[in-house]
Amino acid sequence: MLSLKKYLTEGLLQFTILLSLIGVRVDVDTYLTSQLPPLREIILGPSSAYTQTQFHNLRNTLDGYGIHPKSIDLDNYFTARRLLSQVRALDRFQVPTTEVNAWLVHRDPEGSVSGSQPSSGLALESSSGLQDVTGPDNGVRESETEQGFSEDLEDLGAVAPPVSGDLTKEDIDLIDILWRQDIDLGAGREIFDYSHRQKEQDVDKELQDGAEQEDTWPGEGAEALARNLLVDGETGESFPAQVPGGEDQRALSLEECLRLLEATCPFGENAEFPADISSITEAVPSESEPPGLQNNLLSPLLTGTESPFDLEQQWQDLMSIMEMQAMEVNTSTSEILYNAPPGDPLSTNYSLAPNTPINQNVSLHQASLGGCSQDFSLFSPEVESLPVAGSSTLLPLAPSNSTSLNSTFGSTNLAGLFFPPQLNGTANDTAGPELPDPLGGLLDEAMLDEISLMDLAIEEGFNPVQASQLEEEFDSDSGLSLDSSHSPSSLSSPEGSSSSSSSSSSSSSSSSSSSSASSSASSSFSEEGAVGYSSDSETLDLEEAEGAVGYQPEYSKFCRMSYQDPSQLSCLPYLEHVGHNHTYNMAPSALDSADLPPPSTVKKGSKEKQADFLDKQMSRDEHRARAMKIPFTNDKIINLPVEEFNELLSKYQLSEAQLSLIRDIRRRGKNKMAAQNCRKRKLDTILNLERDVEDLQRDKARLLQEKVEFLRSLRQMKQKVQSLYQEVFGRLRDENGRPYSPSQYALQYAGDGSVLLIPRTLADQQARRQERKPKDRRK
DNA sequence: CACCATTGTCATCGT
DNA sequence: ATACGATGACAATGG
Repeated sequence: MLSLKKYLTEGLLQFTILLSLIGVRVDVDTYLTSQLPPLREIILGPSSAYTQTQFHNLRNTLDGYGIHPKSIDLDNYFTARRLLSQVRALDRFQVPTTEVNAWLVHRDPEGSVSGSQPSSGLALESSSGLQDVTGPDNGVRESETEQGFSEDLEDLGAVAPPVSGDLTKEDIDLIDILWRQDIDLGAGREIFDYSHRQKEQDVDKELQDGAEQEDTWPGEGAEALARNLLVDGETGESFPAQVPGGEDQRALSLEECLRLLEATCPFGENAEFPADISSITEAVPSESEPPGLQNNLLSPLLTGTESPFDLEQQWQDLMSIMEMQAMEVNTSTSEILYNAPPGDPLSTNYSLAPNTPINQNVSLHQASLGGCSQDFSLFSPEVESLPVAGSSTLLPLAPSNSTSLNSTFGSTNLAGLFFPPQLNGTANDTAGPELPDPLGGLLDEAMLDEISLMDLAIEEGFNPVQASQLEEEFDSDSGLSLDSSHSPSSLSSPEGSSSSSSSSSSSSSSSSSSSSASSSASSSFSEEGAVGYSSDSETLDLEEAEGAVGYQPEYSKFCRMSYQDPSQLSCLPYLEHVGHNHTYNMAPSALDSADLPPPSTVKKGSKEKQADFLDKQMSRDEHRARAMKIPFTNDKIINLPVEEFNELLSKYQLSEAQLSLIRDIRRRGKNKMAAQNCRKRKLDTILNLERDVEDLQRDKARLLQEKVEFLRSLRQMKQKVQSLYQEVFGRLRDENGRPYSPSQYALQYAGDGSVLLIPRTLADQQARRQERKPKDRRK
């Protein structure tokens, strides 16, 4: 456990440091929450070259770069990860069969409402008023509430038994509208059945007209274009490949409507309708005729009310989509998603893969992002205008309260929708009024946080485009400022083969050496010598191999060399009194070079040169050893295990100076190898980090894409929920058979899955209260 | 001569 | 307490 923590911490720190060195500013948390593979790798160690890193290393690192280890939060990471996966799984979410219970709540002053409510007990008390939903923080709330809302509706629709209800003309109109909405939203194809194709085509034709007006697409016939662009009529966005999906969506929406109607059969009766909705606090346009209602509901999302994900978010999404195309990093899913012909920018950007479970329909995305669409040069003015126009046409239906719509949606709680009531925890059941959604919390914490992090990351110059570029260059040359990193790699290349093995071997060797030393197991020090990086071993071996021959110390040289070593100073006087001992094991050539004064032997020029060469090959410690007449090789001194080393020393009667020198030689020699190992390890670490950076960038790109997909699907679900809400609400009738005014009443999901019709004021209050919660929690 | 990379060495810390 | 490895810092060296 401890080691794992260490690895994690160090790896992340090092990685962060490297990134900072490279010039990429990285939010560690972001990567923690988004990069699993690298993280795991770091934790497990394979990629961490600092397997033997010491604590002081960490300390130094921290000191040097001011990175706080606390920034690493595994729990958050895993939690976010899990939650995200859950959220992403919403598409395949299995809606549990539930009972639909609806209660009509009369608009009583205050407390009376609660009395009329079922066991679920809505938290009307908590209501603080949703009036000003337009506030800056609306975005988050809105998204949360919308999610819950959509979820509930989804459940409702799925649960409701299919019934062939008799649709009135009005209903059909509504359905058509819903169809279009679905198309715009890019609802998943697989979701829909093809039963209503015929009808859809009619609608498509209408849309085609609008689509054809738009600019022509490069490389594709006008016909094909018209066909493909059908969907965009309302939103002004074009999805070349999405048409089929759009049809499907329509079909689906219709079916859903039918089911919903069926489920809510008892419409006229006492305003009671069965619905499995957790909490619909608002989302009902204040005033509106049937057609207008939907528009109003949708308009918030389509236009600019998508505040939860601000402009930058939108930007990100779009950019990520584009970059995804550019990058081949895409996973299989991504590839599936983007199978549009690369040539056409629009087509590529907005094409929907027919088979993708999650709709990649960018147009939908943009539709919801209307507010930010202006920022995109990519979109032709026409395209931009289209969505607005479409929404505007619909808007008239519920002109009075665009804000009310926003507020209502903003306050809605998604949590209950996405997860079955039982999953929502006890809080929901008991604290109905407060409508605390576990899911909402989850979404809030995980998804939104991630999103915000992503935004932040992009904000800080790590934009998707760059990432994509980097991605492209990964194989050849990383666009990252890794020039430096590359150079090291090239530098290390000579050792390349050894570097990778060295890291592993070094660690193993060190461990083995230590173990052997401690256990005194190693009988052959030569092995240990081979273990290290020591290049000296070769020279030493050579020297040793040359055999022991008489050796004449050259004092002048010794003196020069020994002055560095304090221990030598003391020994110098001693040396003067020592006679030449030719029995030392020293290389004869070396002896010659050292012993023979150049002037004395003019005729041995070549030999002398060789001697000089060999002499130069000798390390300073070797010279010192020779000067001190150490009876064994430095290699032995350095590499012999402690026990053998001591044994060796005991065999000879060595002076204090000699012993001191020997110990220094051993110390220096070991340290020398250690330094070499350390440097190599450093290099390996850098290389590994470099690779990790690349991996992380790849992962980031992938996660961005996933995020885009998720957001897209989320929007789709929101749209559906809105539509369904409208449908249900529009069909509610009071005792007198009159429809309820959206401005005065709203549907609300209870924690137990029931749906209540409550006065809007209460709904707003509740919604507002809910909105406040997550915020507080975050702080 | 300045600059840079490499290498050796020392001091220090942790095991 | 000792030996040892790891590593930052410094210096020597060579290009």
